[in-house]
Amino acid sequence: MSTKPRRVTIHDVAKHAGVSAQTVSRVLNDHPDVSEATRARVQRAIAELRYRPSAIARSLIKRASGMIGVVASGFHFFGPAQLLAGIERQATELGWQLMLQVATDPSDYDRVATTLIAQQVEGVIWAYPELSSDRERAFHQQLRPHAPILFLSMEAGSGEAVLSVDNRLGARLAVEHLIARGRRHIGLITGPLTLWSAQQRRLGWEDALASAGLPHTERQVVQGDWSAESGCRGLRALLQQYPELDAVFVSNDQMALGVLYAAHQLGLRVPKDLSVVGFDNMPESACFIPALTTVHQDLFALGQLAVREMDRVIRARRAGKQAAIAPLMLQPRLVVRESS
Amino acid sequence: MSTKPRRVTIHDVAKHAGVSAQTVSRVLNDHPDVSEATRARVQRAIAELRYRPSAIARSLIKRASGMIGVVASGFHFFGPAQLLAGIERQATELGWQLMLQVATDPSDYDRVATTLIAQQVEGVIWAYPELSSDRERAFHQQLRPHAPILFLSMEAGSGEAVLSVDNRLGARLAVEHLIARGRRHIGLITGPLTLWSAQQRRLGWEDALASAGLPHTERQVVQGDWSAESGCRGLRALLQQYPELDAVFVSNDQMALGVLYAAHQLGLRVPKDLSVVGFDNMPESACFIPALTTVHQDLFALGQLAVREMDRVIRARRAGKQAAIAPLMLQPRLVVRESS
DNA sequence: CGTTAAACTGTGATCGTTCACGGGATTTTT
DNA sequence: AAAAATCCCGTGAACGATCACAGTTTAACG
Repeated sequence: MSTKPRRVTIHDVAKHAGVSAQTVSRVLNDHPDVSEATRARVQRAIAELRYRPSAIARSLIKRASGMIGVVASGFHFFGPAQLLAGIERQATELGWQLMLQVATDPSDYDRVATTLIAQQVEGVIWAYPELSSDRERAFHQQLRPHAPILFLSMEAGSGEAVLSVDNRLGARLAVEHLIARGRRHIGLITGPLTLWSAQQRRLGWEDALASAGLPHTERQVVQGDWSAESGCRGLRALLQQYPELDAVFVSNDQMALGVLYAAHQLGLRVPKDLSVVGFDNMPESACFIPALTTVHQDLFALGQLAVREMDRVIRARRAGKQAAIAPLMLQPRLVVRESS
Repeated sequence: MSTKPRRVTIHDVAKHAGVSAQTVSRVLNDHPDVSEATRARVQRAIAELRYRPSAIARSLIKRASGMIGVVASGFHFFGPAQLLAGIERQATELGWQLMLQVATDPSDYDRVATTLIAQQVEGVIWAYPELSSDRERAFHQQLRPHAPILFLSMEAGSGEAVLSVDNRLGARLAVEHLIARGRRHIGLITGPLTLWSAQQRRLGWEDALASAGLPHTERQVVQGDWSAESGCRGLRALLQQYPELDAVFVSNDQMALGVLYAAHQLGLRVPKDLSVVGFDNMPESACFIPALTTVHQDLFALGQLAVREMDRVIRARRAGKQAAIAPLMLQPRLVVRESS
């Protein structure tokens, strides 16, 4: 096979068009001070040589990489996948490249931070939904001098920019709905309680029970891991420790699927014997048996919003100004279907 | 707030350690010709200044970005998400950065190719599962001189490196299973037939029917779009145009969920009145009602394999050698559950 | 017609790192 | 003991683009 060809550079284009590299650069960047004739000649040269400017060389001199770092956890769950999709879409539209870093454990933070700094990202969207601990903050401090950080779905720390969905409100809507349907023994299957979003959903459940004057005990709560299978186990455990159960709020749709399955196996009829409400509103939820009542949260929009905010902050920063991100909570809404 | 601080460079470290930049570079890259004492001094300086070498400057001089481009389509479906997860994992392990490009339409190819070339990726994993047409090949040709390309789950073109799962075999296994269960009127709900994987699954269905001596007609086939909702519509359409239906092979699990839902609504009992087999084996499938018989394909492993192969090819290329990727098909396997 | 401004284009330095090369100090070889 | 080899470290150029500045040509004005 042929050997690796030398890259076409701006100088090749310049020579081919009979101008200087600077002029080619001006054409590339739409600077005004180029005559129409020259511009056309340069553009023809670019096309003929199939020249593509090196983003790397450009980043080096401009001290701006055009990249946004995204720190996320596994996208085998609906939420993170949706969020990432929104981020990706908006980033592409605004011309940003994403440097995706998957963290599966806080021990990854060091590697992630090192990589993001080395790649000189201009901003970081931190979508890894860990509880904010001192340990993590230390890493964030490492990152902060290099790039603004935007947190998604986390606890709002002091002076940190956080965007999220109002998980607590969503959960409350769900549980209030169950109460309105006459249920009084409402169980809860949570996500991993190390996560802020899972904690918030639990608080929402408590809020609703409290404002209806219903007491709650630990017997009503089981912790899952977001997976369908854990929802399945969760319902069995719940029935054992809290037999009077007549409804469950499940902290995500995937676990709710497991709950429906377990209920079916145990001969419980949903919603007659047991009402079920989920959280996420993934497209599949409408096809669960029975179709799932759930809380809709627009994580795609949240991802888009995050990138738009980041874009704003970075532009300000490039211009030497300082821009703050206004913390924001998106409102979820209840989607009522057959399971309640 | 404070102004943006100047980046710590290799020269700062050199000055701080009382050596030249070249020596610092040698320490960074584990070159032998540095005395232990100097090495230690440099490392201390690095730590004290929290110095992180600029990946950008390094890429420029080395003419190697350490990045692999990944072209994929939306990860709201299980397959692509799984694939991406595998790619990501292996890339992190081998120290590659990913430049993720999401294509939603062939019209995106130009932007994607331009970006990947500009970022100087050293290899491209093309996981966007479009049918290979001449139009696309042209874009691949554009990319090829810059970086080796590895295709996933596509038609093997002339001399192109393709890794995939044997979709056709998987589908055949599924349908043979239905035949072995005594079904004779086996419908098919396909994915978008512009996609190679969907075509292959259709061929597998035909294979199995043919080798069992069963004829098939167009009435037995409906096209979906991978979504649960389309599976739902699909079953209704199928029953209308082919009332003798006693089993369906559905080309992915998400559509199979829709099929189960529609069957339930129509009062069909699965598997008594209608057997259903899916494709993917997503974790949730075990919790469908009834639990879904499906074809397991290890896309995570495929993604990992793709990166390992790419790593091998790039290393060879850097060393001036030429390495080919051996085309490979992973074997799927049938997972029998309650729906058949 | 000379002066000034505007329009256009080129030169050299620069971003942060590594490569190619060279040279001095120390050790080993004959 | 001189020559050769080894070890250790530094200098200047290079990667491919842009920035700051300066120069040349053309148009506009009094």
